[in-house]
Amino acid sequence: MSYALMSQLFVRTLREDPADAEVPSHRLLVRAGYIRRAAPGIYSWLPLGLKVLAKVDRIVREEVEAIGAQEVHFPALLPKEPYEQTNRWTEYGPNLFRLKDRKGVDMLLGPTHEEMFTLIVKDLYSSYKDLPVILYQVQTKYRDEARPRAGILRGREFTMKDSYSFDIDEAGLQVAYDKHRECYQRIMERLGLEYVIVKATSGAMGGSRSEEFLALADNGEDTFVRSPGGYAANVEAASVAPGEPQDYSTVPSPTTIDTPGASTIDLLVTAVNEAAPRKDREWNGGDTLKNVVFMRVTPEGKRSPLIIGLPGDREVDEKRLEAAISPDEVEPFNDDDFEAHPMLVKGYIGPGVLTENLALLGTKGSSQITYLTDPRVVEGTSWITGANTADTHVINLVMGRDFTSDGIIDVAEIREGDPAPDGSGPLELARGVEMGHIFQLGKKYAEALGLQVLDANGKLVTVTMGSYGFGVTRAVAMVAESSCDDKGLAWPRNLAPFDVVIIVAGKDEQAHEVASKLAEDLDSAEVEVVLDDRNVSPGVKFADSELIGFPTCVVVGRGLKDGVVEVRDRAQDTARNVPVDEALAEILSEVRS
RNA sequence: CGGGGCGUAGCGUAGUGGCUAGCGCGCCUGCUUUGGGAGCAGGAGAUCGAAGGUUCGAGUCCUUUCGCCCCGACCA
Repeated sequence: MSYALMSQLFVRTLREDPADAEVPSHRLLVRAGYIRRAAPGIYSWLPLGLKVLAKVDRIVREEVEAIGAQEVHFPALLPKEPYEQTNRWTEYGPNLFRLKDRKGVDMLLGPTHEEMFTLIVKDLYSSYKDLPVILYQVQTKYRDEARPRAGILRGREFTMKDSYSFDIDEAGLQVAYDKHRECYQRIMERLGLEYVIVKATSGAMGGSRSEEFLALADNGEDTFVRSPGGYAANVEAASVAPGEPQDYSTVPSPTTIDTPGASTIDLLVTAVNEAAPRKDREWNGGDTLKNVVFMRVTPEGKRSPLIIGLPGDREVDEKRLEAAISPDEVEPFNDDDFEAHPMLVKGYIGPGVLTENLALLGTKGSSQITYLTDPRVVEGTSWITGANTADTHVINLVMGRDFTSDGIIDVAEIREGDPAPDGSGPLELARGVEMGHIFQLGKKYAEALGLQVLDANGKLVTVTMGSYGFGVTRAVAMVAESSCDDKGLAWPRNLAPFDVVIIVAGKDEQAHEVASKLAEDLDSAEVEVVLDDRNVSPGVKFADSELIGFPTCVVVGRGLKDGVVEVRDRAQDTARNVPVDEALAEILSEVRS
């Protein structure tokens, strides 16, 4: 006998929801005995959980191997030096788990392994003939998240499959990237997750093109936009359709107007409509140019003011801003900062060059202050904006004629219905959970770590890299989340810890015999089966089997006197009676369908 | 880091300064029971997160501190 017995399985289900779990996957995985919390954001895996994890892991490996990736394995505990060379020891900030060995040497727990992969290829390869190559590992990653949450969905320790491609040129990288893209599509399909591929930002990874695979989830932590015509991007990476250059030949010269106390856009619009009414229509918030000041901070701690000019009816989306300037960060511009920069008049900041002071802005390199504008602020557009003097604004200030900026920054909030940048229609906002992220890293890591090979002409060239991550433990949570119901988990058959549970209902010998025989036969047919032989009331067994989420449940009990057993389908919530002597064949066909 | 909430038995919880800290689940023993989280009887299990203080008396009030959860900030 090699099938599992419920009475022996190391599992304890909880009758009530754990008090510290909120999201369904967390609640149910704990309640059904798959995982236990060990520390915030850190979980222990129990037999049921490990079985599911192993199945996800296997799917991921199969698909990654199928594109020719070869498995390696790096330590989780790493030396600091490679990360210093790429500057990530600094850039990763407090999210990096750092520790010292007994000699006081700095070490870290790997948050991702670009450095190690780059170095091992450098270590062993030196010719273009060795490329391309794709390496991968399935590793435990550590990130000291500011706020771990949702159980296994966002932990501080988690399992990730990470692969890396090494190519001689851009074209090779594109091939490796496309392979991974397709590979991840297959993985998501095999996991049964609804997903969308969105344009993403590279964040701490660096590099150019990157896309995220988001599993759709209303409570997901990533917001993305998509259009009917197929544009899709994480809000952090989404761009807006830039404005068209305008003919400003009829726009009068800028004039200042008194706007005492117009400290908000609404008050300003009211004041301007009174002081300088338009003939054709009322002024509105979209006519104003709002200039928001931030203090930009580099990872090294260097601080400088950053002013962003955008239409007054929009807010700066700080998420998008941080993504745009990463690895730099922004802090609010506080009163002390204003005092230190007297040319910035709070509430009346503008880009104009009407006074000497204002020459500070929009003149590249002329000051410590950077002035960036929204893509809608294009050549020829005319604005109402601050005059850099208290209680004064200026109207008819034309971009390109009366002021310029140091560049474009696309960080205004995105609204439902905004046009997609590629003209593919109005944007819709939706949410998801990041399951995978593929990056075209380019030469960033290879350059920093000196990974070069000789090309056909005997010339040293820097290798072009890609990196591709997929969250294995997160996938377990996401599948649980997307398939569960109010009774508990309901795994798809290819991921369930066991295919079939056989419940012995009633205590008569015959039931136990029939059930054992069936378990044995299924086991011989290589079906993963667990026999619930516990000496508890049937209600407990039913409830547990539904909570744990076995796809098929066979009840052997009172039907026996009519020669039948009951076969239940967890996901469909259906049940039917099957004659005992046909049960095996019946279940086999179901399991294998 | 900001806001909110919570720490009482393995889990879920009650306890409004006063007597031996109560209940449900789970656990142990015995008997009964077995198609939707069984019944009866008996039992084990808590220094009430920690430290200090007020008081004749503190789970309860005060101070400090530690921890956890949620929202936000943050985050391949």
